[in-house]
Amino acid sequence: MSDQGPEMELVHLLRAVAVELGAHSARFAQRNGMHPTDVRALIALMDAARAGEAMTAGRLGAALGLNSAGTTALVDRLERAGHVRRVRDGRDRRRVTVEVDERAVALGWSHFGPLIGRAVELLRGYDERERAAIRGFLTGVREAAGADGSEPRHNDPR
Amino acid sequence: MSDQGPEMELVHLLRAVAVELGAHSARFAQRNGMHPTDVRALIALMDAARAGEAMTAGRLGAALGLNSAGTTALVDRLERAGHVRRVRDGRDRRRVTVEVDERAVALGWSHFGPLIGRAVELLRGYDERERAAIRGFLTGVREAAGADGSEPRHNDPR
DNA sequence: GACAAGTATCTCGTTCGGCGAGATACTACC
DNA sequence: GGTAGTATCTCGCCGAACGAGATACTTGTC
Repeated sequence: MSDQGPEMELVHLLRAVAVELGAHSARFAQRNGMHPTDVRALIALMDAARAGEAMTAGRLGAALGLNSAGTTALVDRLERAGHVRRVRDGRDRRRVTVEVDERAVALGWSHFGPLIGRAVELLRGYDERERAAIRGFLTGVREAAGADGSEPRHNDPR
Repeated sequence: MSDQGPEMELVHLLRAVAVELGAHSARFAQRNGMHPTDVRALIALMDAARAGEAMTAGRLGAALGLNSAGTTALVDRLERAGHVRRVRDGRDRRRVTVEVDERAVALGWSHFGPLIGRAVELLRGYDERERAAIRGFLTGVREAAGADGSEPRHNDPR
């Protein structure tokens, strides 16, 4: 792992940021008696809500890489804690859509809000060309990381 | 969670990158019969090696947020798989330093190399001012994420 | 140099998230 | 209306990580 120029410093920095963000949400989990997976689930649910699409139990499990048994246990856990509601779909009554409770959103916001606020503040300090560089780099890395085959999961084969 | 301007798009993008990088290393773990924690451990060990400092079992566990029992189990696992060696410290014979095996480094490089290469390539496409913006943003986010108290861990209190 | 206090790691027994297999409930095709 | 397909749940099990405490070594202090 020899240094291939000054670019490597930035690569390590990005990795460090990813680790630090992971640790930050692990802290949120621990403080609220949750598990990392539960936090990932809430984030996935809120993302779906923001995109205006309903999240079913199955899609949630697939997004997190859980099989159906694990997904049921996850939703049970979140529901028991009051972070989430199960709602039977009216059209297709096999489906269960999972909705985030408002209080869970507020709770998340109280923890992640300051960090998000700081990030926005930082971004305001850059001009459009600089922000475009940040956006371009992150987009490129996301694509490169997502590129290689996302393994099929067990059980519940789609 | 109302959109507070175009900066939010970049914040979500950064989060997406963190998720994608996590998924990428989870894939590496799964393909090699390892657990996410094992990968985190190898990364921590390689970081320490790169910084030229020895990593003891205790420091490794602390870095990963494991207690002593979990740390022992982790090192057992990695040693059994041949990724790591236990070496008794000569000066303080209570200590066990953990060294990464060369083959584990090569294995990691074969999986993360292409992604790292792509990131370096992307970065070469920006001028110094743009790279400074990327560096500044990432550094700021890392500091903000690490800012709030890193909870003390159970057992093995330091 | 022996004794206490401190530190690093390991052992033992337990908890609980996630898995595989398969049951159940509903939909869709013919 | 029966058969195939799909979404979720139940059951039994495995193993990563925990708490408590044992063990081994070091560093004072007298």
